[in-house]
Amino acid sequence: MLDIKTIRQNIDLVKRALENRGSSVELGFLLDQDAKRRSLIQEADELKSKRNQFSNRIAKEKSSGVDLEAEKNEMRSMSDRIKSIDVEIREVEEAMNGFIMEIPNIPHESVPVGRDSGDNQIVRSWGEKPEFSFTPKDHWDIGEGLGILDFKRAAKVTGARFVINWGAGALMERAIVNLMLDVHTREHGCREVLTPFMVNRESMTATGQLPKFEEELFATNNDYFLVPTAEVPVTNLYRSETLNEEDLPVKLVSYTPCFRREAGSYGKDTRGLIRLHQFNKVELVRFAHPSRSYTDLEELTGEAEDILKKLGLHYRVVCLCTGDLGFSSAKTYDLEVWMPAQGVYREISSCSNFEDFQARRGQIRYKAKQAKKTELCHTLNGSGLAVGRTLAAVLENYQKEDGTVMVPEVLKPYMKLDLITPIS
RNA sequence: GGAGAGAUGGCCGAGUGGACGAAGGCGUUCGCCUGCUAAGCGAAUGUAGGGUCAUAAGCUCUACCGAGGGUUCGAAUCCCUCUCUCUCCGCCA
Repeated sequence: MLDIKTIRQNIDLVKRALENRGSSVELGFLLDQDAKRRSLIQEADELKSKRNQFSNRIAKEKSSGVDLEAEKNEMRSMSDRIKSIDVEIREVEEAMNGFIMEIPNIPHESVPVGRDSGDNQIVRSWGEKPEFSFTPKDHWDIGEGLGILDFKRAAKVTGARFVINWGAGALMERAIVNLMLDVHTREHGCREVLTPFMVNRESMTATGQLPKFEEELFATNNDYFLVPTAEVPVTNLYRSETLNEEDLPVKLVSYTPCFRREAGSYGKDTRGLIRLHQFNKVELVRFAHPSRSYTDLEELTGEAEDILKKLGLHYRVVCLCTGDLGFSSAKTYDLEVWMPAQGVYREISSCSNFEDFQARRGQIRYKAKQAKKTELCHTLNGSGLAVGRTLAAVLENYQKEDGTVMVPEVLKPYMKLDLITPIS
């Protein structure tokens, strides 16, 4: 959520930013409501002030027996007037709020201007494409061939876009989760947190999934939502709280399954582990000081990259352009891992700085020891990494001609296994 | 699921219709004192939204005692609804 004051005072900047995003928002309505709101508040506050003065007078003169019936009558009608103005104020605020909630974040000045993913900027890449003396298979073929991935039974038990991991498939999924959590806690200084996998409406609103993207979410019959990413429960840990400035940045890491409706992606990535309704993810979240949140973004991206390096997977880092940026984000780096079977790079992590966009919705603040005022934190997060896609990348990049899959060096201690064969 | 108790500032805790943004204590900050530390003394110490204004400071007004409504000239205090927490019983991984 943007600040109404920012919008009011930097109207041209906001307009240009939204145009760059390809978002057409008519701000005139908002400014009208804003002016109306302020004049109503003025009127109501004046009346309230009068009412308070009068109440004080009654309290003082109560014992003197002075008859104030006429004034009381006047106050009665004034109170009614106040009530009706307050109702009006609330209506205006609701209208404004509903409007502001639909306005995306302003991209950072370093973000390339562009229309869609074609205009994204490749920042760097690491490692090299593995060479195969045979035609590499898709991860779903490898997984089903080894009997470790089972899409058919998942469809029977639940439905399309789910998977069942058997044996070494389950073991490797678990090993990847543990590797990521261990690296981020022990080497990157993150604190691990395990949260509920369902959250309430307020939490979804603070991080920006609601009200605009409800059709992307699974909801329960008591108005809880299954988390689409750990970003939601973890960022909301400090909702309505004030952190100490010296504790920033707060670095957290959290494993959760993620649940997504994937509405509107019919026919896209229908096979394999790429686009499921439920997948595992280890998420990095930071609460940062505004003055250095872009340094934090670089660090956090590096921490996610570290996992790919340890796994020996070739990847590249892409800076999303204004047109491809997520709703709440001011700047995003995607990490794209090389998938040899399809010969494409697939997003495996998305690292974003939301600046104070989420913090304003969630009232997440910090305060310096000497400072009088509290300020909004900046919030950041990034996948570190998406586990299912990591498993897919390992299967494809480490496959052998006979259909078996070598276990990456770094996973061996976790799996106590060198090679995945049909019987493992 | 049944029965009861509760929700007040960073924390503890008083307050049952007016002088209460809220006693007292703890904590924190600043100052004094002090071989050092501790203790002691003094002062300050919530958030948000308006107005003035330079998007400053200051001044000023308003709102906020779990949330939302109601009664009243006036509500932390009385009434209603909801949410959450705790205790006991039952059930359960």
